[in-house]
Amino acid sequence: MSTADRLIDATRELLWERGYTGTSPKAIQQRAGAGQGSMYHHFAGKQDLALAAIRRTTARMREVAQADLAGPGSAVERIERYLLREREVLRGCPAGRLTQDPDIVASAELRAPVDELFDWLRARLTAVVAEGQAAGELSASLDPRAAGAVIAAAVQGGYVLARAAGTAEPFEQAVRGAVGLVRAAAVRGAATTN
Amino acid sequence: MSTADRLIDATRELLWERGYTGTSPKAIQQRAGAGQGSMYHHFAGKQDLALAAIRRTTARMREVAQADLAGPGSAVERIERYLLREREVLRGCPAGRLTQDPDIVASAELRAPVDELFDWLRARLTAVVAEGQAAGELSASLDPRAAGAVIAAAVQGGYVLARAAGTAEPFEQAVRGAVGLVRAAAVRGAATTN
DNA sequence: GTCTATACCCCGATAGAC
DNA sequence: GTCTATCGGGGTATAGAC
Repeated sequence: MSTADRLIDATRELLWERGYTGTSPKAIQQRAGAGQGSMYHHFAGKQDLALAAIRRTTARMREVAQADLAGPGSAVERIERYLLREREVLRGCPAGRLTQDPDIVASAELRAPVDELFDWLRARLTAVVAEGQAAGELSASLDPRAAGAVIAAAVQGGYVLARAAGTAEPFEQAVRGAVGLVRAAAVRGAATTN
Repeated sequence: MSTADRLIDATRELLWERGYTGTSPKAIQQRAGAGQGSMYHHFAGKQDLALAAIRRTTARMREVAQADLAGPGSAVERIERYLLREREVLRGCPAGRLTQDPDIVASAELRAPVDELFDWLRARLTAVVAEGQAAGELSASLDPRAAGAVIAAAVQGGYVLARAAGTAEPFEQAVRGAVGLVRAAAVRGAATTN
């Protein structure tokens, strides 16, 4: 693994744990086992390195979500697989966390990858809901865009509630609630009778 | 307004905008129009002042939520009033924001007020859902605790998605989705026929 | 109660040797 | 590519005068 890669991964971890403001070049160098000069040789500065780290993190998250949503199963099954996937709840969301950082939100460049990830996620969830409706599996009265957004929000909000509580329980309740509401919107017996 | 009060309110604003790590004593003093010595006369330090600020913020938020949830109207109407209340979406949640700050989550004292606020909120939403079920207004098949958690999470997650997008639209979609799912769980015609 | 002075360390970056 | 030295500024707090 190259020095640049170790620097990027150290930055990813620190951004996740401490955010952009709370992450210093010195801390990155120590975690990566790289010197001052080495870091500034490979990257223009803290922001440049953060950008590389954010891009890598959002790319990975997209792959994972896509595996849940594009895999086998009905629309409801795929949504439940996304909602119920195991997560390191108390560590928070590596991408959602960044949205609370004023320096990231203030920078069009740093915010862009996060924006694109969540925009893609909502669109993807919206599409799966629409597929479920087309298959007669989900009630046609749902607004697919609103349903997609609330599913993504349930996960992100679940992280917030769990970190406030210091336990994963509120997260589990929130995703269970989302699953329950989706099932309530399911057309009864659709999977077998339609 | 006393100097101590101005210091607390300046801290509340800065915690909302920049978080705990991103807020310096100097910035607080400047915003409050107070000197160095003045701040350290009234408060033991940054953490002590932050604690006072967080307590005031969470107390205010609880009052506002209580007004939505304990006011007139059916259970569904009160939940919708909570979900659809006007919010400064792009500024984020003054309390939820704090859960992303490692120094706050790491301190039992600083986390406690945030924990209590969200714990109370979920319990309050759970109670309203249960009231709706008792009144025959909401489907008895809902798990009230899970439903209460996902309603709180929809709002918190809505903030995250909106800040990522740089527009309030994802927040609006998420709360609309939550409203839609609650309505789908409403017993048809319950308000008039039961 | 509020002020200024001072302390010590970290931040983010640059310079230039090797 | 990596190292050490250096820089100007800010973070957080204490001391002691007024």
